[in-house]
Amino acid sequence: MPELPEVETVVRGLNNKIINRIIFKIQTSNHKLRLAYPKNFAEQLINQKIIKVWRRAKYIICQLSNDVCLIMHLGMSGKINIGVQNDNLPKHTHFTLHLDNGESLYFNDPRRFGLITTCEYSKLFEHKLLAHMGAEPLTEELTIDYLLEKFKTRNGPIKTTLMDNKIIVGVGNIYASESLFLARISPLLPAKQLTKVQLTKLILAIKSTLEKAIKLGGSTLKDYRNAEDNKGYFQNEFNVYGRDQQNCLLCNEIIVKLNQAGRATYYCIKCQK
DNA sequence: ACTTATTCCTGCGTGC
DNA sequence: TGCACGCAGGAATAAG
Repeated sequence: MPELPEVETVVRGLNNKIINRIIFKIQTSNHKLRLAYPKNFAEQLINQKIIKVWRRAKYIICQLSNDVCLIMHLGMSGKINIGVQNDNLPKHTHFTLHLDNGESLYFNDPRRFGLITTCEYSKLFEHKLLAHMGAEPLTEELTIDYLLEKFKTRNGPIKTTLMDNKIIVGVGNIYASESLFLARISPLLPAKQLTKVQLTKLILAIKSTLEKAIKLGGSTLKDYRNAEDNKGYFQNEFNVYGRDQQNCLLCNEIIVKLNQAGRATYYCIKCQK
């Protein structure tokens, strides 16, 4: 999916585009996303003003004037864009919010791993999807002590553990590989074996990788676009992701690709120990 | 309780 | 050109 930087970029775009707009009509396709739409879906949204847009993990939260939150997750291939109202919808447009300024929000998701639902604001953090989410990596929640505690029973490799949302949210397949390279830690190292020094490096690496990616508008591998239809540029800054068989930018060693828990991992066997 | 495999989908590149 | 195959930014669930 869009990982944390991409979702953050989408959220920032939505804040430019849809705040204070009123929803006057919604449309859904016949296809179900990861969850069925809630009953009373339209009633919860129609005539409501969009007050605030933010994110928790990779969930996009649109707070409405009736204290209902519209929750959207982009899955692997979800895209949101804002444009003039148009009946000629691109293939895989599953959800449309028609706004009072002649524009619409379009949710397009070919693979349908995305998710759209609603929740009352007062119950948001108890919501099944959000209740067990781990630390936000760009906040002070992510500390050495926190990771020591979470990792102490984890014998699995640090790369897959890093992608476990119950520990840290928002770090997906790209940023896990990139952060580990920056921290000079092997993706194969069991999480419980990381020293305090390595955890310090890892936390700094995660934060700086995500922050830099946000600055560059995220990564566009194939077709990621933000809400304003711009590409991201962080893919030009990858040190290891997708660079297998190429030379390490630091030591010239050949970058290795391997499979961990069904996902591709890229790393430098010389730099990362 | 942890860890891996499977599952939900479409689309694209590769190789035969 | 066509087809089979593998793989893709996620994450819940099942199974070991």
